[in-house]
Amino acid sequence: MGRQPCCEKIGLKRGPWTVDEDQKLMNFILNNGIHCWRLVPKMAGLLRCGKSCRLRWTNYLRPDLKRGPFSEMEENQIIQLHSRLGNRWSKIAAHFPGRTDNEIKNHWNTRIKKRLKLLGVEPETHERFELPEKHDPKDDQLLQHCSWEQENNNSEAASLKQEGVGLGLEDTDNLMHGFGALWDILDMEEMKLEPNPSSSSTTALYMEDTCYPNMDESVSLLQGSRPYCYQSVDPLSSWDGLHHLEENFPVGNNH
DNA sequence: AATAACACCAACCGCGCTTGA
DNA sequence: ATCAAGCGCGGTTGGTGTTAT
Repeated sequence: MGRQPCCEKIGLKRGPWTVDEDQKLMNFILNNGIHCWRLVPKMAGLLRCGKSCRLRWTNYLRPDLKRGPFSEMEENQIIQLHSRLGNRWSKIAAHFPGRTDNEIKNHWNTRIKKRLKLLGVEPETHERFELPEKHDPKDDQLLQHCSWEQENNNSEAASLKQEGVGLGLEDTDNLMHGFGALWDILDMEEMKLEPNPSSSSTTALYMEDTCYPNMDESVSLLQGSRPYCYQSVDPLSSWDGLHHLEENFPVGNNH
């Protein structure tokens, strides 16, 4: 007997989210906080399952998300973390405030894996292998764009290099060696880190004291420039006041 | 200009874990 | 101790944009 579906799927919308749906979800969460994902779509007036809402929020709408390309340091750090943690993307993402596990996973699968292979490193095991003498010239082109090539332009990477962390292409023999040295640094920094309250999607929302953006603001928010304008919310207490709504929006129980 | 191939990433699916009754 | 319900995670898919032919 398979697992029951998380919610009644008939009549529920799937696929890409519209601006209107995003608006509804953000409005609801920013004003009421997150208490029970199963109730969110019903109370927010969305024809989505709670799971879909949670995903949309954590991967796209969450106000503390840091979007944009990954820096060289971030990439190097991902490689290091992956060598120790494997495909535990949520654990890896916990080291990158504002990045989602999905984002890191996608970046790993589409870019980092490829680059590691070109550098002669097996992405899954992080072990070196012999590069074939003849390879696709396009690979050279790709490597030229490899961020590690440009590390001299990055002050953080440059300082790592001073510590003996050489990840430059000109010295691939030092690649794995450099990873180890970088690890020492990361481990030390890790010990200084405070637990990140935003690392869990179900933790309370930590927001600034102001009102929820109006339509124009939220649209610009969706376009990437985020006018941080939120209502201060106590997710638990505010949900206490919503129990009467639950009666009006009875949660379907398929079990 | 057309279209094939590739890259990227948002979203879905299903499993396992946690929690509470 | 057991079981059901909900949530989170990791793997995968599919749509869209970009580049190459």
